[in-house]
Amino acid sequence: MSTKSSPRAPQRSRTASPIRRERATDLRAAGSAAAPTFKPIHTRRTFEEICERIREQLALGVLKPGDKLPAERELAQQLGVSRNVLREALRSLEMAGVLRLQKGVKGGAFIQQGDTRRMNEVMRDMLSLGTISVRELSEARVHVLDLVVQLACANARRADLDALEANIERTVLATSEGRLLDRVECSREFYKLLAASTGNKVIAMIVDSVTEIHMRFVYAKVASSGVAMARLAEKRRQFLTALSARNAELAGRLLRSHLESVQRMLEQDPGAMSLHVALADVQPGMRR
Amino acid sequence: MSTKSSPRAPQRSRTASPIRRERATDLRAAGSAAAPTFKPIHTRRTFEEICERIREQLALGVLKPGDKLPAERELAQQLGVSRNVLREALRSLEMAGVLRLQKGVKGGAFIQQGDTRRMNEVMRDMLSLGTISVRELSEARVHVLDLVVQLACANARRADLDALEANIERTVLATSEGRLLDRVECSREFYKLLAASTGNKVIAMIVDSVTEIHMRFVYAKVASSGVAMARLAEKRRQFLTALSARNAELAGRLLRSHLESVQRMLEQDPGAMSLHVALADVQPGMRR
DNA sequence: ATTATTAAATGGATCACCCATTCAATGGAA
DNA sequence: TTCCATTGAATGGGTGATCCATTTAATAAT
Repeated sequence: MSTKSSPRAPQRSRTASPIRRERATDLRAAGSAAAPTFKPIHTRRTFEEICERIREQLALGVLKPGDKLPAERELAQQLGVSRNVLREALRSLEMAGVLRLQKGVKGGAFIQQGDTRRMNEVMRDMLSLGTISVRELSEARVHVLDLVVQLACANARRADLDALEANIERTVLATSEGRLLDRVECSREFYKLLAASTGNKVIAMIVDSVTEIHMRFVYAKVASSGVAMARLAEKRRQFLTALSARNAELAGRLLRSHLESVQRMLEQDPGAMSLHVALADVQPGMRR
Repeated sequence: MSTKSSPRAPQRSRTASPIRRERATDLRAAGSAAAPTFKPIHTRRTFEEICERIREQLALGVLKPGDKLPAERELAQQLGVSRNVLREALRSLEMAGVLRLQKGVKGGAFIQQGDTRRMNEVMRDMLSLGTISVRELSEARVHVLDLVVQLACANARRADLDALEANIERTVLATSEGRLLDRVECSREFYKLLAASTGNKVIAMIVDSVTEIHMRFVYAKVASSGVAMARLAEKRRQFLTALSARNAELAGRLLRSHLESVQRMLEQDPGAMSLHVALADVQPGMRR
């Protein structure tokens, strides 16, 4: 589309066809008279339209990570909408991890590499809203991790195992220096590395999202009570040995047993398991 | 600030403490001098602050589904921000499925029951942005469904099995009447019901998110080529029988084999597997 | 050549409006 | 009284003008 080439895909005249207030006298003329359902009115709003168009360009491959959208003022004019409503759309896309907005000359709206942490937020919101329960989350985590162990045994590469080994070293260090909260952070990383070693980013994303929440509970528990899982590094070593030996059955058994003991630790004091404690504030490294 | 109570948690004077432009002369005074990392500047913007505060109230349980936020004009004043920037925040939260905005007197921003379809959007975005691949998604789906079968065998209730049975009936009908695309829709529903029968909404959400994308490919394939999976209802029946008999091993085997044959069908014509075809437009029922 | 200054482009935010929708209150007709 | 049409206020949806803060490239001064 663009004329003028410049180092980083300046994405000029994207010739966005105007949106222009089709005042809601629409009703969307049912088309095929198959289903007598009249639910989805909700009067199409312009910012939704804008988001959708941009996502469409994304799906079509016209927009790719690294590309820059036209400046707000210009794009607003191209679309025939006010700058304010365009910004609402851009904001939403930014929150969705699709865009990154950067100030200054040479700034603009840049398409991002997908941010896998977004799924964590979904989980957190679902938990906050009571759509899912902590119990469901823990249960799902156990099952998914069981799957992860199998996949990791099948697919983990040397580099993955080395990273896990290095993580265990850090855990040992944190333990010996009594840095309990850092040790929790190590655990979080351990599961992240384990998930990554499946070689499947979808699985990894899923594991991360359920683990992130879980670790908040652990963090809160450790921070408030000062208790800590005994023989953690030792158990990790055993597990890694089984994993390295591609012994899925043993590795799975070890991990399950560990998860159960963590669960018991958490459930000792049900009060500390409250959502609020875990979700309310934001620990360093726990968030973008 | 008005008193006056009305039926549905009018959520008056929430006494939101003002935000009020702390002009970015912040630098966030490192606190513990542990990590010499200086990455996360990105100048805290007001809409982020607002989103965070509302999510905080949610996590704290102060705000619950069904509650209504103060009117835009009022809330903006309470927070000490302009109405526009407040709207940017509300928009983002609405896109995130946390809020629903409703016009008219007695309208407002209502906290929603969590919308599990949000995870679908995350998957779609990740795919659009090239963060995950179709291959990873398919692979993850196979593994997750394997897990689902086990859980469904263990936990499915009578009502779940009946719902699956009814779904198969619809499939039979659609098949006999040659409504191929409706049959795809039935498949989508089948997996949704199967996922629900695990009794775990987290698992269900995950399965839905990977299945939704997958079904777009199937839909596109069927729509373009007119081919259709042979003996579909029959295979479903066999599977359901195994499930009802709580025979996880058999059910798993049947499903795996079916998934493989679907995969073969899709891969016959690699061109049709392009992302664009599947993600670009929005089929009825596929989206909110 | 190096450094400080300036100017322009861009996102961030505000203000003052106006429109469209919704719903309770009002009031007139049956 | 009961019912239905009217009306008006509250609310979200949207616009346009205007200013601020940040960033970067071009320019000027050293």
